[in-house]
Amino acid sequence: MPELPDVEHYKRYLTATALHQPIARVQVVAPALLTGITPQALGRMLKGKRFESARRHGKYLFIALDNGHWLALHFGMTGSLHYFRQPADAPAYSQCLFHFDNGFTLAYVDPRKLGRIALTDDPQTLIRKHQLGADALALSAGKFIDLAAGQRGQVKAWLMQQNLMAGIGNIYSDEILFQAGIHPRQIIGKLDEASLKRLYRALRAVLKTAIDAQADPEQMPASYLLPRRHAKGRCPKCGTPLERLQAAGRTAWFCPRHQPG
DNA sequence: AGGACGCCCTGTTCGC
DNA sequence: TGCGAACAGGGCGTCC
Repeated sequence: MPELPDVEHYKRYLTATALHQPIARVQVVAPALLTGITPQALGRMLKGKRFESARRHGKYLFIALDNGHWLALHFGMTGSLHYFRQPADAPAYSQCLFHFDNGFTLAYVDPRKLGRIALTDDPQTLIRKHQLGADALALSAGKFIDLAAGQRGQVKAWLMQQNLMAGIGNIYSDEILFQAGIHPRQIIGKLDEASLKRLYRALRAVLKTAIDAQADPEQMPASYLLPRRHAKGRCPKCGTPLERLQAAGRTAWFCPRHQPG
């Protein structure tokens, strides 16, 4: 479930569990997830080191090692982290396991194997390499308005462009547009200033609210679209059946009454 | 520039 | 009920 709020949750989870303990061994189950490094080299690099802190940029999680290097995790569509002690508690689809001297293990779990694990000497290096824009929650209102100027694409696709602002994916772009009352196919450059400001406020409110809810749909406010994104879903504000369309290669769910096209 | 598509993977849901 | 098809919260490359 890895958009910005999910990855922020993983960051906090990791920070609360897996820091400052020497790594005894790294077990790579799916080598294809590693980019730019072999399982052997990763093991050599991490053995005896500790995770010292974590930082998030968009959908990327960066974990600082006590040797100056950083582990970079991207979670694809189905990635997550789990910390456990008993081997029997190892989650299914654990693709990379970090075993600590204290007997605990941090598992990088990813059934579909679309995530990626890399090592970098600096998060900025990787951010540049992937041409990521500012983290969506670090973007000022002014910069947001500037990014919109002259853009002729659809607003949903625009929100999801990681090189403009990093962290928003299919689910949260739907939620932001719903809360702002904007149709996903609206042309971004044609939105008036009031709409753009509403969109910006919705972006911040939705992402922060989702983080507070630990990115768990069950804990989101009743006014949220998120848990209703399915064929029988209805608008939480007016009960109108939700509609779907394709945008940016993904399925957008929206309320035709609150988000008129 | 922007959009559509295919591909990488595999588990789940849908529709006949 | 059973089965294959379509779909799923991402990102990248290609083509038009």
